[in-house]
Amino acid sequence: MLVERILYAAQEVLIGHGYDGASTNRIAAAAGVSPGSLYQYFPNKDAIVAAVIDRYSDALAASVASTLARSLQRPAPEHVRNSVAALLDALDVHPEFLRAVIEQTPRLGTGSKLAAFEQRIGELTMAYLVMNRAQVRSDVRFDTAAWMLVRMIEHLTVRYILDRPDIDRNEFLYEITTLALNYLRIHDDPMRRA
Amino acid sequence: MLVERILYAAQEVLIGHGYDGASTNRIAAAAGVSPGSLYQYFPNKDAIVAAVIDRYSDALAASVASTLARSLQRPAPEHVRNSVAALLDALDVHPEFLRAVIEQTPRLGTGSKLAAFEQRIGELTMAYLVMNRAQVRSDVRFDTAAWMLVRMIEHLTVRYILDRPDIDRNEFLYEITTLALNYLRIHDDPMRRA
Amino acid sequence: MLVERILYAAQEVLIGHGYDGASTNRIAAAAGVSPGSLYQYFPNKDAIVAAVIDRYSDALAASVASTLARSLQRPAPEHVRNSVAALLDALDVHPEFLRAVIEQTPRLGTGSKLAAFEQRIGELTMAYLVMNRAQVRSDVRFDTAAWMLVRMIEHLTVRYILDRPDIDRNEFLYEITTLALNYLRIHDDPMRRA
Amino acid sequence: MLVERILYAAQEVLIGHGYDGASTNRIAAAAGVSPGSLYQYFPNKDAIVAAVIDRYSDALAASVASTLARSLQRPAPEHVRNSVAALLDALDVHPEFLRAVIEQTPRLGTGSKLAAFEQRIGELTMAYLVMNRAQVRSDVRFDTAAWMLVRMIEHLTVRYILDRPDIDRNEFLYEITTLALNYLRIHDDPMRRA
DNA sequence: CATGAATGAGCTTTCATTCAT
DNA sequence: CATGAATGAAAGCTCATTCAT
Repeated sequence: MLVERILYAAQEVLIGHGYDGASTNRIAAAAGVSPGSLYQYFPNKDAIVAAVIDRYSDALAASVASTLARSLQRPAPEHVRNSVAALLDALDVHPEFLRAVIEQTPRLGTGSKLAAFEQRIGELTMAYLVMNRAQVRSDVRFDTAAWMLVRMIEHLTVRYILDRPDIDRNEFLYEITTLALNYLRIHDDPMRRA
Repeated sequence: MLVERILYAAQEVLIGHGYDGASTNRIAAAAGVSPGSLYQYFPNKDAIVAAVIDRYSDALAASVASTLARSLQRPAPEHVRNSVAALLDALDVHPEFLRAVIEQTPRLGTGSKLAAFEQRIGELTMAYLVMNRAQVRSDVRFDTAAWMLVRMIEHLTVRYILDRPDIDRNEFLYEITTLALNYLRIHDDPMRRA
Repeated sequence: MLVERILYAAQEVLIGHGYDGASTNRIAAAAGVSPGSLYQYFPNKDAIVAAVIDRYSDALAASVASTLARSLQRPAPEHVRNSVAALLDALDVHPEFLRAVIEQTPRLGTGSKLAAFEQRIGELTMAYLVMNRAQVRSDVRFDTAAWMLVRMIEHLTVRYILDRPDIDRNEFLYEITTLALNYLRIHDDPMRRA
Repeated sequence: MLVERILYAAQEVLIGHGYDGASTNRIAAAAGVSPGSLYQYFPNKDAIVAAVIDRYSDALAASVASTLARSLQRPAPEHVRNSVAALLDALDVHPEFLRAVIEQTPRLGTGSKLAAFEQRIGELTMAYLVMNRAQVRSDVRFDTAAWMLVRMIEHLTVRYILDRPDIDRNEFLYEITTLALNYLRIHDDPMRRA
């Protein structure tokens, strides 16, 4: 489909030339389409970029959500570790695109699917905390904890991919799991490093 | 001084119009200065923006560094809380500018003072961990812990200011302190909420 | 066609304002076209000017070459006179543009068609000398003679048009023919003035 | 003197950066003078360039005129050869400046000393022809001949220096002398090449 | 006289967007 | 629907010139 070709081309151009280098002419050329055709499907340039990011968010969401659902019944340490690992792997599929989005692209509007995804994961986390409230220290509000955890995990994972610090994958997963679990004191036995 | 007027104007324009809307003509007009005058003091547009951010970084650094140094000898919970509070207050002086920098400004090289500031705080954190190694769990590398803590605290603080979640200041400080201390298990008695 | 309109406008602007006054905006306005349209057909301003000059060179070349070929078999005096006359008439079609090119336009690379035209005429002249070597004094190198003749004729013709000295056309043609023929001592009977 | 420093600097800048690269700021900097000071001595940029060229013309004129005067009494072939040689040497003192003037600098005004020099040489040539009218073919007007000769010699000499054709100096001098003398048929025995 | 910070018109070029075909 | 030539506002930047000191 034409929309698909445009979105793919836009993604490639964003990766290769950054937000500022992603002119509509360049995107159209990369898609093998005339500039005018872009406007059959999108009202303006930013809508194209937003759509690319939305599409990426959907892929992320799908990828992470399934793992997350599957490991919900596992012990907390395993669950957290699995979830972060899923996120890490999903983000690492297109690290260059991730970089283009995070480092080059200004935040476009607030209604993005990325924000919605963050919101949804926040709600799931809160539900999870409520369900396991017995093991969570009692002096924390669940929505507060969920807000902190979601932003913390998301950001550290993104930075881990983009900055490639001298920390290996298992160590990183162990540490972030520890960070999350100790925060709520569900921490008597976080998973050992492999 | 003219440089000062230019930087101030650039900051205002950055806040009001974002990076892309911050044209040199607009900055010059806002500064009540001719476009040509910008180039007496800066080689190009990006240098102006970089200078604005550097100036902001310097203010941040000065503000945070003094508090941080002063509370180094306090008990860990108090020290962490004080440091985060200092950061929070410093960032909250110009929240709109913070938003402009975070959401609109493409990363301007890695040589910015902001990156240097992050680096410096990371090193101080590591030194602090080494000094207090007796109270830190032994299975964590100090550089890894410092990397995680710095990014975590920085990002959560920024997001707290930008997203204004339904968490009050004291609660936020308590939670982030808990997050940091429990991570390393120096957590027997985090400060109580006021 | 649009290219034609642009080239014509550029030529007019070049005549009226010189190279430095020939701004892209001025050319666009003169062509009744938007500035952006220039860049659909030319990569930059110099390419436009070069194209105008190339177009002029082509016209010159075509005009002179045909006469030159047609009179190759005529006696030397007639041949030289015809050739110079052809050049003179060709250059005199747009004397104002000739002035703009000669007096205002910095040399645009050596790859211009004008240089190529000079080169080509030089080669033809040398061939002509070789063919008629019997009537040429033997102590001159043909390439040297060709170099001297071509520059001399070209320059005097151009100056004749631009400076409008008090010499009438026939006199000028007679003198330049004499100059060329006597130089090689094929001079027993240069044409008489009309 | 300051004017001298400015003119020297302007000449250097003209050589090194061409007409377009010769900004007033650059000239002022090269002269170790403030931009404003230029306007104490010159009404505008082009006046500076014109003055540089005038100064160069004066040097040329002085250099050539003395030789020319000194060899007036010599036999025609020697006189012509000496004069052209003097011009050639004078022009070859600063070939790079000559190139800058000829190839980069638009013609500025008509009242230049260069034009005056050309005029003066023309008059001298005419006087010389009148004096030696016995040896000049009778069907040529002296002013016409002078006009042709002056432009021809000037241009060929300049081009010889700028284009460096594969003709050695003596050969060139011999040929140009021949060209000049044969033109008027004072040519029975032009100087032999060395 | 000399300075040099300041000027501001104007330069070349880009690019998101439109619309007649 | 698709095209792509055309648009034109606006971008970053330069530089000859001025004038208060």
